[in-house]
Amino acid sequence: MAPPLKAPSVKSPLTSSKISDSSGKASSMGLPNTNSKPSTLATDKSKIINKQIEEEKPLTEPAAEPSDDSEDSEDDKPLSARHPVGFSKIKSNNANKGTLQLDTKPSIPKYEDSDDEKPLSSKFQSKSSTGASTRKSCDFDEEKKPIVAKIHKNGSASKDSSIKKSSIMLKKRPATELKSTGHSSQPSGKAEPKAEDEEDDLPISQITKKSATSDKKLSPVKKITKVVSTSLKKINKKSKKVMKTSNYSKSSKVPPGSGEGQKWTTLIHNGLIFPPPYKHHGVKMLYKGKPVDLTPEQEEAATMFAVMLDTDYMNKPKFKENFMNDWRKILGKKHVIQNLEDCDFTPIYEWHQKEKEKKKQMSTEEKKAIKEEKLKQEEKYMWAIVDGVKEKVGNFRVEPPGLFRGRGEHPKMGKLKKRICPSDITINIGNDAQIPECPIPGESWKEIRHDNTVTWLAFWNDPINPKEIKYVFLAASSTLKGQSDKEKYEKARLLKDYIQGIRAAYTKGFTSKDLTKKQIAVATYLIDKLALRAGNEKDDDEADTVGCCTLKVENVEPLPPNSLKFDFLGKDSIRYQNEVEVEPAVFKAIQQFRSGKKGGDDLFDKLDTSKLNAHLKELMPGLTAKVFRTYNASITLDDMLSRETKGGDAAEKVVVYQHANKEVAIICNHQRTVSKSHSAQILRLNEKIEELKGVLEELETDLVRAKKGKPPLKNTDGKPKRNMNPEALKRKIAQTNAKIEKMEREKESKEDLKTVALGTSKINYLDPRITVAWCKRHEVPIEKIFNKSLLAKFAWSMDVDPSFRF
DNA sequence: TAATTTACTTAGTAGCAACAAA
DNA sequence: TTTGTTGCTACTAAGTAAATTA
Repeated sequence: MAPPLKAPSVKSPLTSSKISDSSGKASSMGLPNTNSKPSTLATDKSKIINKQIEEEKPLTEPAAEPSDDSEDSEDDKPLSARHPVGFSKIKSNNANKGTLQLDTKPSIPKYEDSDDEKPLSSKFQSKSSTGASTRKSCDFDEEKKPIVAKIHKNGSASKDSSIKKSSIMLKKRPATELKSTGHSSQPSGKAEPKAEDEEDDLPISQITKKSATSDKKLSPVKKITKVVSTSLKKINKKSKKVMKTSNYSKSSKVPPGSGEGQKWTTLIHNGLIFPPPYKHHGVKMLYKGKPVDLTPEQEEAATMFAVMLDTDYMNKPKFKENFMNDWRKILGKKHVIQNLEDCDFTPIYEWHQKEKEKKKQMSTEEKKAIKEEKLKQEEKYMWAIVDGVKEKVGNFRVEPPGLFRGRGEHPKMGKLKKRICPSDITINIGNDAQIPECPIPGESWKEIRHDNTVTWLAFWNDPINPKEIKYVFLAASSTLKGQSDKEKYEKARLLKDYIQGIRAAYTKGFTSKDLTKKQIAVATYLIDKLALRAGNEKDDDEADTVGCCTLKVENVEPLPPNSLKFDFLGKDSIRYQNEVEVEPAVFKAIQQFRSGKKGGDDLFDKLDTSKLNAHLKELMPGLTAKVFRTYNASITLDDMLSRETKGGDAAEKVVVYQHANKEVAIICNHQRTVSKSHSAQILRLNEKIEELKGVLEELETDLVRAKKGKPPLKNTDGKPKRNMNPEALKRKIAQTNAKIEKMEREKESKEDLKTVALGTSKINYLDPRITVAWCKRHEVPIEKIFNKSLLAKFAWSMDVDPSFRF
C-alpha cells in the first residue's frame, strides 16, 4: 500500500509569514480515482459503444482502445496496479465496490444504496424557483406583456428598471433551454422538457414572426451575415461560422451554440459606467519633513500610494521602484520630490483613514441613501438584453485608476494603472440596438462592433500590459454563461468514458523511445494524478510561475526509490509543495528528463501546452489539459458523497459535503491566506475550553459530594452554589462535555481549514448537478450548500434528476 | 512553426453587511 | 448596544486555449 500523500503545503511568497502547512492531512491528497471502479469499466465500455451506435458519432476513436492487448492487459488490472500511489485513500474503499452489474442503460448508474435510487418528491424543483434566477416571468415581464415584448430577467431578484425599449422584439429564453450536448443531465431521458413548456407562453410562430420583424425583413441568414460585420478582414471567417450554425434560424427556440459561431441574435445594453473624476483633497504630504504642493494629478498618484501604506506591498522594493518611476513622470524632472525614501505620505494616509472612519460612523439612513443613489445611477448599466432575455452584466463598472497589485513577485507591481476613457473602449452591441450614449460629455467610444460570435459587451486594453484585454461580460447567472458551464461539465463527464484508455495509453508512453511521446505521457500522468494545470508559456514581464508543461528541473526532485518532491509557484504565485510516490517508470523518466540540465531548465523540453493538447485531442474529442481538473474534482465529490453520506440530519449531511468539498480543494491546491484574527480566535476557543474544563471538574466534585449527601463546594468567588441532586449533576456534566467536544471540533475544523479555500472548487470545478441531485436524494435543502449567487449561477442544474451521477 | 492576439475561465482577496455573542 | 465573526460580493489578476498572423 502506498504511503499517504502529503497535502500540498501552503506558502506564498507574498504571504509566507501568514501561512504554514496546516497539517499534512495526509490521505487527502490522493488522486481521485473513483472512476477506477473495476465494476464501471464494463459499464463505461458499453457506454462508448452505445453512444457511437446511437449517435452515429465516429468521433475520434475512444482512447479506451489504444490496442486490444493493451486494453486487456491494463484494464483488467485494478487501477491500483497502474497507479500504485496517490489513490491511497480512495482506492482501498473502491476495492470493496466491485460488485456492480453491467448496466445496459448507459447513463443511469446503479446505486449500492437502494435508498439512493428513490427519487424524492419534486418539491425540490419548486424550491429552485425561489432562487435568484427563476424561470418564472418576473414582474417586469408582466408589465411588458401588453407590448408584445416580453423580457425574461435572468440572474437577479432585484427590482427592475427599464432598459430602453428597442425596436427589436423580445422573447424568453429560459436557462433550462440550454443546448443539449447529447449527454443529458437527465438520465431518464426527459432532457430539459421545461424549456418547451415555458416557451409556450409565447407561440413559436409568434416568436419567429417577431424576429423577422426585428430583423427588418432580412432572411435570417442574411441578417446574421449582416450582424457579423466586424471588419472586412474577418467577414469570411465569420460567414463560415455563421453558415455552420445557420440552421438555428429554423426556430428561434434553438439557442445559438455557445461553443462556436453565433452567440446571440440581438444584444442591447447601455455601455459602461465610469468612476467619478478625481477629487483634489489638498492634504499635503511631506518631503524631507516639509509639506509639498502637488497638482491634482500628482496628488492622485500620491494618494494611491498612501492608501497602501499598511499593505505588504510596502515591503516590496519592486513595488516602490515601479511606483516612483511612474510618479516621477507626472512630477516632472525638476520637481522637488526626487526620491521615495524622503517622502512621508502619512498625512494623506491619515486623512484617508479619517474619511473611512467618517463613512463608518454614518447613520444607517445615510448609508442607505447613499446606496440607493448609487443603485439609481448604476441601474441602467446593470442589465443587457440578450435575445430578448434580460441578463445581468458581470462587470459594468470601468476599472478605476490605481496602482497595479500584481501577485507574487510580479515585475510590474506598483505601476500606475491609468484612468480608462471612453476613447479606450470598444463596444459590442446588436446591429439594431441603440448605441450606448457615452457617459462622459464630449468624448466618444473608440469603436462600435456588432460581432455576434463573441459574448463580450465591451473591452479595453489593460493599461499595465496593453497586449492584455479587459472584457466586459455577462454575469455568471446569465444563460450564455450557464450554457458554457454546462458544456464544460459535459465534456468532463465524457472524459469518464475515455479515462481508462487514456491512462493505459500514457502508461505505455512512459517507456516510449520517442522522447516527445515520453514527455507527453509523463506530463499527462502528472496532470491526471496531481490535478496540475497545463502550464502555458509566460512572458518575462509576468510573475515567474509554472504549470505542468513549464515545470523546471529544480521544481521536481526525485527521491529514490520512486517518489517525487514537487515545489513550485503555480497560478497566483501560490506555492505547490507535495511529495508523492509515482510509478517506477515515471520516476525513471523524470530522472532522464533532468539529466544534463541545470535547475532552471525546462523539465519537459520537448513539450508545450499546444503539443500536449493536440495529443489529448487525439484521445478524446475536445479534450484539453484543464478538463482533467474538472473531471477529477467532480468525480471525487460524487464518489465521496456517495460513500460517506450515511443517515443523520441535514446538518450532519452538510458536514459530509463540506468534507468532500475540502478534499477537492486540497487536490486542486486552492488556498487562502490565514485570516489576521485566526490565532486570536484559536486562543479564545482554547480559553473557553479551559474554562469549561474547570466547570466540569467542579461538577464532578459536586457529584461525588452529592452522592454522599453533602452540599456542593462554594463558588470561586465564595458564593454558595445551588444544591443539585446527582441526576441533575450528571446531566449537567454530560452537557458540559458535549459543549467541550463541540468546541474542540470547531477548533480542529478551523485549524484544518485555515489555509483551504472551499469556494473556488464549488464555483468552478464541481458539477452542480452532483450537488443538486445529492441534495434531492438526501433531503438536504440546496440553500445549505449554495448561496444566492451560486443558486443563480447554477440555475441550469436545478431540475436535474435525483439519480444523476457525474 | 512560432509568436501573437483574442476570448474566455479560474483565482484569491478587500471590504462590507449580516449575524451571533457578549 | 457593542463587538467579534462569518460569509458574500465585487474586483481584477492570472490562468487556459483557440485562432490568427508572420
